[in-house]
Amino acid sequence: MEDVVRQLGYLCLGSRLKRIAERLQADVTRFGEGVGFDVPAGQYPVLAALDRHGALSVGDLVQALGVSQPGVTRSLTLLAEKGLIEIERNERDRRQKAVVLSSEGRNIVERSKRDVWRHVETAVTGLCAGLSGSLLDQLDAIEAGLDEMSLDRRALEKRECQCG
Amino acid sequence: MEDVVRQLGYLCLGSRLKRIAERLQADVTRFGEGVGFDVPAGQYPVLAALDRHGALSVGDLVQALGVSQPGVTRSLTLLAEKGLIEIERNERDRRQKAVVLSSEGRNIVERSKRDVWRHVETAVTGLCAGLSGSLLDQLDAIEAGLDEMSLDRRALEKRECQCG
DNA sequence: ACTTGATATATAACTTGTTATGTAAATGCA
DNA sequence: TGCATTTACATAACAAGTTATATATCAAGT
Repeated sequence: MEDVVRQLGYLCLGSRLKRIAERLQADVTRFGEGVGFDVPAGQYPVLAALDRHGALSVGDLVQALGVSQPGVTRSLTLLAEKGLIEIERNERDRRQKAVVLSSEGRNIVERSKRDVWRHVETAVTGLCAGLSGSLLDQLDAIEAGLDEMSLDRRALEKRECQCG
Repeated sequence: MEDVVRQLGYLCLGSRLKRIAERLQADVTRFGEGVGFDVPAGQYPVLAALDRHGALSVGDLVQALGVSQPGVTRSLTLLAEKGLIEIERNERDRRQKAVVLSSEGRNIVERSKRDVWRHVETAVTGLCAGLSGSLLDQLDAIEAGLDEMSLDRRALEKRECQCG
């Protein structure tokens, strides 16, 4: 059976992007788990934002991440349960929260940069390297590339090259 | 606050694609509602697949759509509740279902093609027209384009041009 | 100071994606 | 024929996004 979503092209661009996104996220999460991280890929941007900017309010994170406020709140609840962040009250404006990485969170971020993020970025960059043409052409190439080798395997191979 | 997901580039490609996808889907659904359809954008591929190929099994749809089998099953339940499809048993192989558009479903698809899909395709094609460069460049341009004018407004304008 | 309105976050309900697993039917081999 | 395996779909539980709305605090005007 042919790939109808692909055939429909721009009409189903949303569905197409969504399925590629899910696949990337799942692969990245799997790679992370393989090297001992249990933070899902979707949480990386939160940690990275806090790493870059220090204390941020929920509203700041909404802007930094481009997702809805309840989405951010849920991510924060999850990360706080894992002990990676601390959520305090902003005493200047007590409606706001001040979210910061915990000391464990900072450790995790440092390890992630070294053991996960760097390899993921290399693998994704590799996957997308040399792509050109229309958006749909590039999406075709990405899906074909992932069919050939999943992102987690790509990240693993790069890592081995580098360590070996 | 800057857009951290954008800044992180390929590292967060999954998150980036996901948020663009959600935005496109929401806009398309809103446009559809505006012209009297209450089928969410994510269901269009299912309807289009059945329109193109006639009776399909669940497994066929899994391949055609590129989503998981339980995802397909849930979509079908929803579309059957709305009366747009009929799900029968395949008598040759009674493990399989044979999914077809109902007569109402066929009507809806014909109306959708005329009143929704055509305009959505035009609007998305317009949004992506003239894009070039790396994937990240193109994604930047798409998000900038959507900031300027949402996809549902784009579709509406095109439609007005055409009818006016 | 009080009241009114705006802003920041939380919560509830829903959607739609996933994985893991259960069940019924078909297939294949002894 | 009968049993084991495989296949097709259903179901349950979870994840992460959404909108709509509730609550708490701040800001402003009288």
